[in-house]
Amino acid sequence: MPGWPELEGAVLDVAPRLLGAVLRHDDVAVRLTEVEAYDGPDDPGSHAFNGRTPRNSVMFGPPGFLYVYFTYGMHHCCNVVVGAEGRPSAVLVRAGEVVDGLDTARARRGSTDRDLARGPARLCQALGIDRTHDGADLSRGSLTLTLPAEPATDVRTGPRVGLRQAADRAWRFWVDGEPTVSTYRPAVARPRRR
DNA sequence: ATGCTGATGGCCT
DNA sequence: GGCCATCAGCATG
Repeated sequence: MPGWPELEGAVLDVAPRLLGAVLRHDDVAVRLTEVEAYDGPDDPGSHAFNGRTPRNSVMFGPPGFLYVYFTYGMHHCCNVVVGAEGRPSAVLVRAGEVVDGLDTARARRGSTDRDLARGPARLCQALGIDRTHDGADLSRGSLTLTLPAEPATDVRTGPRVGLRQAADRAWRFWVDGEPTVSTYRPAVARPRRR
């Protein structure tokens, strides 16, 4: 397995071990403080729940690659593919602290430093990640993931954000006390616009 | 602090 | 046609 045996375990085991990892794209680097687990065929909240499609095909590949999707007509979110090849599990990268490339990140976002990567779409914007990075190999190239030497302490869990499906599963993981962790908002049905 | 709303387009049935 | 793994901006307490 090329390079990523540490990402091949069950998604619920691997997800909290991504806390404290550093995701880097060229000069900008983010230390992860909040993630969510998605477990393919058994998870109604997963993009892969209904099988393989052109959009989600990276999720079915080997671990250590990036799955990037576009949503709400204007936002990108990124996931680290984990688990064995063929099982579409992934960890949504929800928030972190910019630890390198502050000037670039500020120019891309134009927000306070605390909000540079606070939320999955903000994090992608700060890092300059979009669909062209779908399928990127995180073990080499301009987009890399570095796992922490020691697992994070003070890890908390709770329900995932923004989901209407399987909202009861406490599959969100964050580092307690981190100011970059996004505040929890339960998903609410909004009336359709005309 | 919490709450609502418009923006905006790909994706899937 | 309906649904989003969202965010910024503005409102109110």
